[in-house]
Amino acid sequence: MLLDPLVTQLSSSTGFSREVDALSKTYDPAGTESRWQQAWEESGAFHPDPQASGESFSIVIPPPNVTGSLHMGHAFNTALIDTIVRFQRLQGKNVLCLPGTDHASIAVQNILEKQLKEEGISREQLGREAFLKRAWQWKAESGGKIVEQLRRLGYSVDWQRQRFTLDEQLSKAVAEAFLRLHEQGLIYRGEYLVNWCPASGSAVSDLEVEMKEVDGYLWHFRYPFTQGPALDGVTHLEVATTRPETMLGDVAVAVNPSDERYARLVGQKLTLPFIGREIPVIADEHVDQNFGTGCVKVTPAHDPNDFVIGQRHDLPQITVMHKNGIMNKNAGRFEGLDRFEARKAVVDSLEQEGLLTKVEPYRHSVPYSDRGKVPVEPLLSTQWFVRAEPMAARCREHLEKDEPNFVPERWKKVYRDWLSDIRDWCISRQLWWGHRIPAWFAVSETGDQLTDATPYVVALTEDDALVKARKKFGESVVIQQDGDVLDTWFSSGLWPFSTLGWPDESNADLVRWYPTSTLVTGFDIIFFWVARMTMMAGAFTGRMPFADVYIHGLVRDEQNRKMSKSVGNGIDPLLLIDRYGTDALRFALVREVAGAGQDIRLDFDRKKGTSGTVEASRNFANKLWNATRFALMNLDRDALLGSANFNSSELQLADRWILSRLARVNANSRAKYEKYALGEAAKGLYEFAWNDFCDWYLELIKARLNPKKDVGDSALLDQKKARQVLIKVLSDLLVMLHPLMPHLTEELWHGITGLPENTLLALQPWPSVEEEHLDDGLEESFDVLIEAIRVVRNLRAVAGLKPSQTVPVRFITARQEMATILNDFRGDITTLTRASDLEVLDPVQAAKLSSAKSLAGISGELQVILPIEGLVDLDSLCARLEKDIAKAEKEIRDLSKRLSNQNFIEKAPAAVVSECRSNLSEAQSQADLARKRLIDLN
RNA sequence: GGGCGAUUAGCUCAGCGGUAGAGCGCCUGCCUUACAAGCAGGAUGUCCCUGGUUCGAACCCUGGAUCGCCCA
Repeated sequence: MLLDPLVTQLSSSTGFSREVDALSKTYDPAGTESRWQQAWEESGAFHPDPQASGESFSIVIPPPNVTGSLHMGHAFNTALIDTIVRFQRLQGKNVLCLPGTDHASIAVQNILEKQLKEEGISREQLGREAFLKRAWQWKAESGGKIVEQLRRLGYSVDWQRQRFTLDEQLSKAVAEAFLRLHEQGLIYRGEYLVNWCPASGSAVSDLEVEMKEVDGYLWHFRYPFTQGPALDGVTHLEVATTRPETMLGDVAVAVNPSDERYARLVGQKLTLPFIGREIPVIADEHVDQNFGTGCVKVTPAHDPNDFVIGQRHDLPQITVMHKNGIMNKNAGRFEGLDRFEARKAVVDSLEQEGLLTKVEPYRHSVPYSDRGKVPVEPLLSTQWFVRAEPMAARCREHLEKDEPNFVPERWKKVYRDWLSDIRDWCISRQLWWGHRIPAWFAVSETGDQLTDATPYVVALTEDDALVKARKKFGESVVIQQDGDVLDTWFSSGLWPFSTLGWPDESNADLVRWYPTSTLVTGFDIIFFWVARMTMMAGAFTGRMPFADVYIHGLVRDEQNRKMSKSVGNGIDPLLLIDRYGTDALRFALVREVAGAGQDIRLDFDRKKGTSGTVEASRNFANKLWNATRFALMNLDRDALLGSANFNSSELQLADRWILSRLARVNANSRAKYEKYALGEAAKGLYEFAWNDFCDWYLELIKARLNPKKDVGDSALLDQKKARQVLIKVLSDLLVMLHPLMPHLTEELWHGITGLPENTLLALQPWPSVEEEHLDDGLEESFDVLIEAIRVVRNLRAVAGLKPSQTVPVRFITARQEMATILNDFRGDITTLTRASDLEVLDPVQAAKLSSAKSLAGISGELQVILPIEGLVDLDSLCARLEKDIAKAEKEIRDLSKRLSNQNFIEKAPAAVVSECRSNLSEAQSQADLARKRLIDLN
């Protein structure tokens, strides 16, 4: 394995600093990332032993479709999961993150059928066995693509435990699950109206149907009374529909029982045009009197509402089309036409016979098949169903105890509501690629024909089935397995435990890691997947399959559109990885997710292939790279080795300050990670690293790290302390950032520790929070310092001084405590303001020295003077002072107003009132000072 | 029809009772020996509207607007 330059440098023990100097000035992620991905995998670091010590933590990843290729949704989900999982590993837990893929029945079948179509054969011609052989071959060749792409994200999953829903063991679990549910009466077979997808030639579940608003027509037409006109001369009833072709299957016309217009006609017979069938006028509560004419044609075999009406009134169900959408013999003269051709033909015929009364444009919802992208046809068909209510009821009970616990909480309601009004789940699919339904029909019982009435047995294997069948139907029984497969989500529902060895309850992985700790997924599959998993888990394990469910949003494109294949607006994560690095992409995605559960919009310039958001993260990676490079230039072996034991008395204020900040960010980021506030953890660490550590601490210790020659022992001790603190803070920071930017931190951590490659940062303990370093007072003082330096820098900028120019700096303040702080930080201020000399004075002392034309600025009760007459542009100086005055005066107005309000004084907390008073007096003295300077100048 | 979310600086978003924040972009200086993928300084807001609660509202409550999503 080739070593990266940084690590190479460190493996040579001499001439250390000089060699590091030769390091590149910018971080180049490409080599580093692939090298660590390989090192991690080879190390087995993410292949946990169930017998090992440590609290269990486990996540099973949402298995992507084998047909898929990496899109931003995967990258986002992966970034979140891997951040959580790596964080938990740093907590010393025994962590399993289990990967795998889903067999995606319909998607795979679509791909293969397309291939077959090009070859001019149908799957029926090819035959089931040959078709499946091809499917497996396809899976072997193309099914691994997504897995390879996931590796590029630095996913710390256990690849040795990788699963596929059609694996032998997982297939066993599916059969077992089916058998048990069937035994409990939770799976049944029956003829119902299902959503038929003519494109894939299969039933689909309610969830796989998407309602789309489309422009269509509402056709109004008449059905004549069979017996001729009624007493008052009414000759017909008028109905309206958006699907006129279904009229061929009509079995009644329904009116609302309280509709006075039609009450007397209920019970009369109508003649169905073209077919000649006599159909009754019936009364049903379901009918909306105000819609159309108030008369509804009833087609139980082709409409879900009508199906229910038909059951209530014991009406026949007449199916008028085949499953491929072609009209059947019940359609009379329209037989053989496609459903949309038939629509046109029926309308034409109605018109010719003078029955068509009106055609109006009408916008309505049409059910579309998710996969097939064609309108779904409600069709009567015999299918297998899961009786969902008992399973859902169990989930609702668990939910009372927050099992699972939803993050953010609002999704809990979405989940509960769906479970509270659940419909049975059609699980059979008329496809070949998938888990074949473990039911065998005793075809010999129905004259060697498989009919809807053929009895069956359910068993784990064909042998078992035969035994069962013989017992039930006699020795000569002939059995035949159901040709259908199960909905892919059926097997996905078992994922959290089938992947861990279920139904073998004693499997070590299952014992150790089930129930899993957390599920991380998008809100779009709460019903499809999350609820199915909890239902299945409740039924088979008696427990909820995960303690927490962390629901995240979707990644949207730069125009806030959902990314989709058909729109072609996806942003390729690999493109961004190539350009900015995996860590940058991951950090960007996590950092953007601060408001948990919200969709994130990723900015992206399609022409250039750039993203400002990701670029900012890349810049952060580079910042860390350079901070580490700086550290390496200034460290020696002694500082690198051995843990520093800090004796407060030997530390400078800056050291104590950064250690205090470190302790704070440690506690804070840990708490944020812990509660899935990953974006906030990322932001907090970013700010600490860039602002506190790089901008202030590193700048403050530069002089100490490079003492002049011939200095005494104290300066050398000081240098040593700075080195120790530097390395402590940097290495802790790298650990804390590791979940977010695993490759970079692994690389840099090895750089500063010099440890061999088989000792991984990924497995280090999270640094303990050193509370003894927390120092609120010091941090506040530091804020004063920062403000003082800011004022000086501002003045220097106003005066247009070159960075190399050193000038005297005078601070004037009447507040003793402020003077003390400034004196304490004297050395640091001198460095950071490039002061030639520095004086801290009280106003009395200052009055004597005051030189009118010098540069002056004011902040709060601090006056800053740069005595550099002649160098100064008086106009810009006056402008600045006037600005200060205006600002202070506005503040005085606002604060006075508040303080003059008696209610405020009485009711607001004392601390708020006193803060207000001190702010007022500060503003007043600031205004006074500024006015005085202005007068002096003029 | 029911529900959920969003609306804050030019852009992307934090903040969720105590004087408005970050990143990007913009303006002005700087190749100041880790970093120009950088440093220093600066400008920028009826916090969607409307009432109300409160000493005090971007934040809590009423009502509404706009955009987006889910369910029927």
